[in-house]
Amino acid sequence: MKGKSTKPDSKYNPSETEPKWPSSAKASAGKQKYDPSLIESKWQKIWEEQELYKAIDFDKKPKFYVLIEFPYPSGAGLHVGHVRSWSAMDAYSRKKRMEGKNVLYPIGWDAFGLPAENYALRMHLHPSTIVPQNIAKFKKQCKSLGLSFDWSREINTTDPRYYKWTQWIFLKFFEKGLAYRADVPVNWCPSCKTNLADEEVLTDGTHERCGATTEKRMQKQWLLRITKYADRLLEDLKLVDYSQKIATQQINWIGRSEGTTIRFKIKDLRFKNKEIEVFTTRPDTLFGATFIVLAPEHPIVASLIKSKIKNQKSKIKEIEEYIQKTQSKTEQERIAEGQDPSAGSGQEKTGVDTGLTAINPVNNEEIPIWIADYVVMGYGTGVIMAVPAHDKRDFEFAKKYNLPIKPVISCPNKKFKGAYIGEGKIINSGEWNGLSVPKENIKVVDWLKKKGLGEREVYYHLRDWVFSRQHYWGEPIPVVFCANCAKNKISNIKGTDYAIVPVPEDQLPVELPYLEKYEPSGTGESPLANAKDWVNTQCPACGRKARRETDTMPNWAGSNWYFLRYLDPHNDKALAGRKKMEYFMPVDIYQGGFEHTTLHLLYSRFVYKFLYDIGVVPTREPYKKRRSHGVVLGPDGRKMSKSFGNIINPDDIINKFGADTLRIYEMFMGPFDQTIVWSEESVEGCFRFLKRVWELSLNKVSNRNTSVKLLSKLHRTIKKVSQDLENLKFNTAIACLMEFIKDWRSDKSDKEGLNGDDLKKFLLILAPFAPHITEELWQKLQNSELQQSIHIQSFPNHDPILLEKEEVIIAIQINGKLRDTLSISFDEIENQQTLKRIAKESQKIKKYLKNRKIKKVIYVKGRVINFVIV
RNA sequence: GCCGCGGUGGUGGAAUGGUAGACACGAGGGCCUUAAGAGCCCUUGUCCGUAAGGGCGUGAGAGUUCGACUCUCUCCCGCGGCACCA
Repeated sequence: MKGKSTKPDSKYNPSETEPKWPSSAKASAGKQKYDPSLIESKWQKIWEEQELYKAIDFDKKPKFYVLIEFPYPSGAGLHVGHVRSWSAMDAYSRKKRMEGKNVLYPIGWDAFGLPAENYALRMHLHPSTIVPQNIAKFKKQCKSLGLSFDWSREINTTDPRYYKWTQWIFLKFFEKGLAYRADVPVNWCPSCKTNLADEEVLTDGTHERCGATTEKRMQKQWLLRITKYADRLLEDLKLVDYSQKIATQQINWIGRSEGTTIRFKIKDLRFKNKEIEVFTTRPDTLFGATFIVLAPEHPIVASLIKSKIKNQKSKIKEIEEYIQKTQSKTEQERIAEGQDPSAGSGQEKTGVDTGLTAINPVNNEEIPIWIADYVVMGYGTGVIMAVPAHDKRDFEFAKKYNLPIKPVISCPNKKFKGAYIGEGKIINSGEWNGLSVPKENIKVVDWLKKKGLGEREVYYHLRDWVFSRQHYWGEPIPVVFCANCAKNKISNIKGTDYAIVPVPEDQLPVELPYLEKYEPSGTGESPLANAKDWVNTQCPACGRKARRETDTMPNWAGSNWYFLRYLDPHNDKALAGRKKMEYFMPVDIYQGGFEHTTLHLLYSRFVYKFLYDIGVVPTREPYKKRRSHGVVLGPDGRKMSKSFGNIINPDDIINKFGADTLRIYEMFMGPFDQTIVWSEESVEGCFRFLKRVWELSLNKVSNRNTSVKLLSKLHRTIKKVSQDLENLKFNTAIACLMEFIKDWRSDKSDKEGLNGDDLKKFLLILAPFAPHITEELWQKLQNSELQQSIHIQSFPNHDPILLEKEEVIIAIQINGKLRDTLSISFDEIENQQTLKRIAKESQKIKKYLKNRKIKKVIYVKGRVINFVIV
């Protein structure tokens, strides 16, 4: 198909200011076959020269910001998954533009991070060489798709002029005490040789990118205090329109849990005055608490071992052994245990008795204190009050170690043996008896508060965000460690030999030095430590010798705020101009992968909220609306991957069918938010559709009026396409366009077919989906040489009067079952009585009505007449 | 275990409580062609029937309704997320 005809754009001269449409394209109208390779690149060039898709700062038209997740430019090139999301949002953007909006649809490159580094290592090249190459490839592919990006705003996270501001944001976090260093258990990936954020580790303990099993390690890390924003990240979901699935997942991830902290006194003298604070969401079961369980990492455990309680030596030994055992358990082992379905609610629980007892504050009962690793230090207070009668895990533990089980909530099923977790009345609980829980839980909490025994408390599942990586290819963290400043107590962090001194703003960016050898060391130290000239620096505070931080930021750092940079990509005074942010923010619709819901999406909301608090950005939330798209699987139904050999390269599809077909296909193949399996045969169907559009537009158009029937269909199509596009229902919008083509082809009422003006309307509504073919046909339709692009025309409105011109088919039912249909003109739709009479006279219906009594007749306007008979 | 989303022809999928299966693919038949390809036309949920026509059909079962893929309840299955989170 390619290269058979002479190039029609040979006469096109790009140096002329006024665009000249290729005259050869017009001359051969009617005979020319649909050949995308002859038209697509031609128009791409022209659109680019005309800067057709440029968003204007402060334009009078209302702004509309459409955002897609900017890609990591991988060596593999564009994935058909990118194409799906970007083409769909391109169609959406184009429609918004045609509706008179000042649309911002930008693109950039998220090029820092592990994938780029790993790829460069594999290719034995430097990331700084690889990245520009990959970007060039991506860019070329994007352009060959005819996406209406505003290229003048292109950004790249690895550009020092960009990451200067990524570093600047970090300094602001540091300044406000929200970036801090701490010894934390980190997820270490032995394959990538770096630590990872919790969000990057999958449930089975593997790294989401490379699949290697991660290990827990203690290491000094930078953390961002996202937990401080937990409540607002949760609360402000009310301000935005995220799809249910996304909102729910964020809510679960933040994991807010309201409960009560209750203090238990330890009875042992050595722990006199020591209290254990437990967190529970079921304070109503306090009378049923029959033991206390400490997490193995709990500080009391350590002091217990130290105290060497008299006559309890053997016990101490037992405890020490247990602690050692749990610590050596890897994450993987714990999970493996949890996957045994026969083990009740989860793992086989293990624990050890401390020999200590605590006093239940409500009834002064003495209850034993145990240590068990089913209680984790990282959540709540790291201690629980165990109520085996009403908690599955406690129940299992009590059974195993023969601890008492005391029911305090009445269970409707008297024979029930196990932990009853349902609602009921409180029993065996003194003054509380008779209260219905959870309904009257609040009374219990108030009671505890009044007596000074407990306080309301909220805990979150969300943890602070581990923000440092021991890798080369990332933004350097802009701080230095200075021994001199520590000695002189200048900005020292307690208990360290080095003061952390932030690099002053005017010295940003701290540029990433060029390193020949950048492989991860595996020792937990960043390869940047080898760049001696770079590491050894002057302290910006005291001027003495100091060391730079060698850890870099995670690959999420650059994507935290990139959508702001699009608004003002060349600003060197601020991350973006305030006025521009006020004009364009918030993002009207943000479209991206579901897998980023608790990663990038949550992170960037947090960072944005912080920027809001320090007065940098103008709105509370960055994204007004968020939607996700489904994954595109290979033809074999598996995830596309090199090892399966099932990767579809968009270039191949473009070469064979053209970009318009590829775009249409990816939008048509199924609902946007659903997973889809690639099917080459179905691609051909879309190509056929465009071919028919081409043939009909050139051959079945005249100056005569379009038949009423077809005209009515056209206007219904306009309405449907407009609505569907608005609701991101791309698949049905295209189906409807196909239907129209089918009707047009089979329209026998007038051989001349469609009137030219009506064809224009059809092309206009097809244009967002298939920009090239529609532009070509649009230009062919014009009489003069110079015409404005179809893509800056107004999106047509449907004429409600024309909608009604067609005949209406009404279903006639007997007792809700279809028995006949009735074809009437639209004018008759209101004549209920007449319609019922006609329906009754139908031969088929008569048969059913014979000798039967009509109880009721229901008429649904224009849809159904239903005879209810006995 | 908890939370969320689903279950419709041979396949991808359509259906504000109102004609289930739009649109597309595939398959079968025909036309065109020396042939192949492309294109065009017809058929295509299933069962009975030559046909007209009729029965059955949206994971299973019940319910609400004149009418249920759609709403309610119970259950089964699949996918995704979280998970010894107190």
